[in-house]
Amino acid sequence: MALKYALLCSLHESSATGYELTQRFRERMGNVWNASHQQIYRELGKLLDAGLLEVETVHQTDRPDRKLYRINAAGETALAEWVNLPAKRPAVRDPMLLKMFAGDLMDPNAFSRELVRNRVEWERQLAEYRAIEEEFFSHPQQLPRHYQLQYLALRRGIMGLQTWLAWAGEVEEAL
Amino acid sequence: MALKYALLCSLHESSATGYELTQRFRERMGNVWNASHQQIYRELGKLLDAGLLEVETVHQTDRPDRKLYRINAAGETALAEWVNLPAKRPAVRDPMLLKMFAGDLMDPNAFSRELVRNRVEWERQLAEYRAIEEEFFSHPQQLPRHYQLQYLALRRGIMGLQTWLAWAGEVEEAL
DNA sequence: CCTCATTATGCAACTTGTTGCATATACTAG
DNA sequence: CTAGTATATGCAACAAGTTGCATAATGAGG
Repeated sequence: MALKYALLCSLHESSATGYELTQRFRERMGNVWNASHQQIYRELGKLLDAGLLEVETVHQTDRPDRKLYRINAAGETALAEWVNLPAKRPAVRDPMLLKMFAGDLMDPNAFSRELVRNRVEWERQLAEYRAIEEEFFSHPQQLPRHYQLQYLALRRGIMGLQTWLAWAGEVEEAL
Repeated sequence: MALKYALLCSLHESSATGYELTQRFRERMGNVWNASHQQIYRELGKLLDAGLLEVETVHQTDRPDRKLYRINAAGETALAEWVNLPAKRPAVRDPMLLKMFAGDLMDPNAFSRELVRNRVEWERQLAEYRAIEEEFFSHPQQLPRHYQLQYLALRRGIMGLQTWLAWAGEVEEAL
């Protein structure tokens, strides 16, 4: 059910094509929701069938036509309803942590290399989020409520990555 | 693919019934892997068919028979292979954070109540993990490698919950 | 006495997410 | 000149996860 609302949320902010939504889920919303383009295109079709979206085909000569999706009144209603329902805590399924439960079978060097790769990735992500923070949210006190909550979601992303990095430090020290 | 290895990991530690595995995924491994009993029983059947497990039916007169699953040599081999492959980072899909992207549709009181409910849950979990830490890992320096890595996975759980609580503090202060 | 929680297993239907493939053009780097 | 990246969409098959239901006995609490 929830990808549906992730798309409605994003389109509620501003209309977009499937391609643009894919990018948002990778970038600005990467911290909050992930989905592949295949999944997104499929779900957009369903939402259109369900009458929660409108679509406008923007013709292009050089590239495939863009389909610009826009949330409509029914979509807004559905979204507003969902937003005020309590959300489920997401399930945890982390294969790397899982491997640590069979640590006696693990090659220490392979694991160290994996940690380093992850650390690089976490640092890259953190730098990205920090850049968004500086660009859009340098004065969080003055933000309208809408953006204040988005800012707090971003803060969650930043704190989460800092925790991963701190944990990686503990692990490297212990090994 | 990965529930398969989660079960092999857990059975690699010690043989168990589906019921016990369900409990482990809720308790000691809750931080690392979640799965419902339905999913677990189904997957145990597949692993048995694939020849990675053995099963022994323990008769009980008062209750349904227990089926005790044990990992076999083929299972150990498969697990050892998987453990040394790099793991994928899990996808992020958090409905609560998602809602914050449509913050203008949100009832502030409903959200505050939700935050408080989550905070209570995070605190409860944290207390549980801390209890495990004290019981089993009071002298982490002296642990054999196998348990040292499990301890570090638990540390990750503790740090993750602390971060959620710190974030909740930031949110409450901001609102 | 009755209901609820615990132990213990599982099927069936459904929804969600992944993987592999396909198409088509323009621009950039080597 | 050729390979790769970016734009832009999508189908089909498959794997994984959820939800609802079913069975069956014991013990505890009201």
